[in-house]
Amino acid sequence: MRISSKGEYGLRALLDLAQRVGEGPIQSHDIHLRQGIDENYLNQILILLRRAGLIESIRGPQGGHRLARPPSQITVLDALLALEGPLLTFDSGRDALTPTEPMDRNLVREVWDGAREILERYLASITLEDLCQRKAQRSGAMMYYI
Amino acid sequence: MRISSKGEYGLRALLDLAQRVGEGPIQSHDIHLRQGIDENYLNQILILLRRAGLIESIRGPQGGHRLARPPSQITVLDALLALEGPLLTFDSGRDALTPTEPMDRNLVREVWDGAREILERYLASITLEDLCQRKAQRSGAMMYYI
DNA sequence: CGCATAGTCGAGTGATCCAGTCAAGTATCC
DNA sequence: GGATACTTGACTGGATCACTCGACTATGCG
Repeated sequence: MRISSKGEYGLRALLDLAQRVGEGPIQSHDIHLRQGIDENYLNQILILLRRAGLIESIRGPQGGHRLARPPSQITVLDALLALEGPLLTFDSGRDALTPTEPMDRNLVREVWDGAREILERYLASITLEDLCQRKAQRSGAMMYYI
Repeated sequence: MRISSKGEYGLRALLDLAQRVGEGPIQSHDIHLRQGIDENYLNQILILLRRAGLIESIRGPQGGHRLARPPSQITVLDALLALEGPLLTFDSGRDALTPTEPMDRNLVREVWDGAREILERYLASITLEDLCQRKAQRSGAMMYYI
């Protein structure tokens, strides 16, 4: 069970935008240069984020992308749902129709459901703002205060 | 991000064994009949469980499988690790070597690590015994007490 | 208006993984 | 020794991943 690189790349792209709120639209090329994410692949990911309403894209020269909401109102869960679809799904193979022992199957499902709920609660508790603060705090030793 | 059917089937097989502790070895064919899991596929899954030390297999006629430990000492996490390998891994695509912005990557990783820890703690808190009890309780209305 | 810039979209690809199938092998008990 | 039962490995079609590529479209500037 793994988190795809789409999830990592997408979240990093959002973090990149969150750290530059107010600087006007950020071009995907710049994100590519800073984050080292393949540019074409990044573009696909940005489309997913736009369709989910997390970012806005401005076309044409001097265009780019920016967060659709302030960083405090975008959670990691928002990003992962947009990029990877629902968490912890169980397609349960081809025998999904056999009616044998539905009891045991339901038990297993309840465990999965509980796991998903716990995971979603955790991911929904982390916003882009939190992550930016965490980053700023970590390089705090090098920061200058006025 | 999904849990494969291997995880569901394997856990159901373990539950099947847990409900028949003390009845001697249970044959994979019987599990197949009760749970409706493809017999050949089930055999592969049982091998995984045996290699992980969760069950023991007895060969020959009247052979079969049984739990290697009491149901109270086998957790859902044990089963999932045996069947699906480590939870919530992030292989992060082919660019894993580019040294750009390791900070953001680490931030994302920490979120993932936190998620995994939370998930593992939850799954490790549920034993086969818990699930059997839950099942017995649910059909409690139909039970006879001596 | 025309052109370069920049973002959008969809098709395609090799690699890997799933879920299952199949065939052959091996151990055990009667 | 033979039937039973579990083991093992190879294989397959389909799906998904992580891109790659090429064409399309919208925008702003001269």
